[in-house]
Amino acid sequence: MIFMDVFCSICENKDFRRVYAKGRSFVSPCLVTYVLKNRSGDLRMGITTSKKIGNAVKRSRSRRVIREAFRMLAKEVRPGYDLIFVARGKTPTVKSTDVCRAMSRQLRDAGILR
RNA sequence: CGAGCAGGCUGGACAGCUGCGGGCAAAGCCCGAAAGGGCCUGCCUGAGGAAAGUCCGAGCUCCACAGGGCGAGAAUAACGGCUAACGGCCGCCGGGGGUGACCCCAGGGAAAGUGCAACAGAGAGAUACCGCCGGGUGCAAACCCGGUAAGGAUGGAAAGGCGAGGUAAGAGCUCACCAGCGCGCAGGAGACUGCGCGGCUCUGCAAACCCUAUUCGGAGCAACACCGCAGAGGGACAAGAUGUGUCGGCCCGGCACGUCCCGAGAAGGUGGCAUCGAGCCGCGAUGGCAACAUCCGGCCAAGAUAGAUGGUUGUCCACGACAGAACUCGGCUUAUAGGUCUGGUCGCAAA
RNA sequence: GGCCCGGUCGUCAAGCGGUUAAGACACCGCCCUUUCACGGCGGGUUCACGAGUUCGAAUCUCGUCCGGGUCA
Repeated sequence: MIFMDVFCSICENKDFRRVYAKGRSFVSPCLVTYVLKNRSGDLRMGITTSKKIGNAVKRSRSRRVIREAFRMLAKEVRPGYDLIFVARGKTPTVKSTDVCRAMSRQLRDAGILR
């Protein structure tokens, strides 16, 4: 089961498959990030919380934490990329500042931070 | 004080900053020919007791507002009531458990029929292995014939239980009590209970098939309705009777549609849908043991469409369990840290 | 969101309520062989979990937990 969230544009399932197949990935215990340059020039973002995370409460919690972390970093990110954040098992038990730290490190490794 | 029982309520709080969904308002700005859309600002509002499982019952929508016959299937099961309805709830009867408060029960029918009861055991509605008693043969051990089912052994279950009389030994063979069956009387709305009499009886399993009584049309908001976009090419059959679809199976009957095959393309949006209702609240009043009903007063409370309640800081405490609406209600079941209130019970101590 | 199926050793699976739950492949131990393979012998199953019906449940009934399928 896949959930998506919109920041600047929508993500559909074909976009998810494209980013998974062609994008670069960065891994940490509470977050996995996929990055792929797109043609539209917009910044697009999607979140995946699989059923492995837990029940509906834990999946919602993971989505909120990731969305808040991205909201704090969004102005630092250069546009023109599709980003997908995948929640992991520790995500629902962790603070959004921790997710934010992991996310900024991964985006810096990807080289798309201003 | 300790232990335990039943029922109800609650399900972290406050403040600052910063974010999200919905609604309303009006000033400004942007896009547009207009209708309108977007941004910004302010105000209001924003998950649960189980939102869960999808186990029942309904509303709503479409198929014919649900038709006749046959067949099949499913569900329920003491009795009386409540409810829109229910497999739910309340009361009560019967049975079981607990010292008790109280709890549990799919609780119709086994003399309508069929079937099963492995192993053990002589025998599982049919009998005699060891016994007991009488008679016969035999020196004896033992054997044969007959009676009997009290005792032993096996089993979950052994032909009503137990005691007395009776007898060759025994047996409801006779009697008292208890259990079961039938009849009568009394009480009760009824299930049933109590009393009396009679004959002397019959295992268990129907969550085995089945029988009896009652109920049940199907599908489900991904139902369905409307709008828009795209595509509509080729072939065969038929020209009032067939075919197809639908009424979960068949027949009758009804309704709708020309039908079928091959091929190509497709994109979604709006309503349904958000409270005006079998609605919620009240230590309200009346009736009722209660479930509940009637009346009175007050209230209008999420509505997304990849899916909204978050983050962070500080203070406090019991350090926060189970867990997130997706068409809507009434129940049931399952998960659940604690806190709190009310009413009974048992034990100990005191008065 | 709705509606349907299923759960038996590691895997594939049989199993009319009644013995110690058949088999096959795999695994482990022993024997055979100089060694391996083949062959022979032996071993291992809370019948997903919890209740109930029954004398007795893998089987029948109910409830949980998993795993599938299907509907735009």
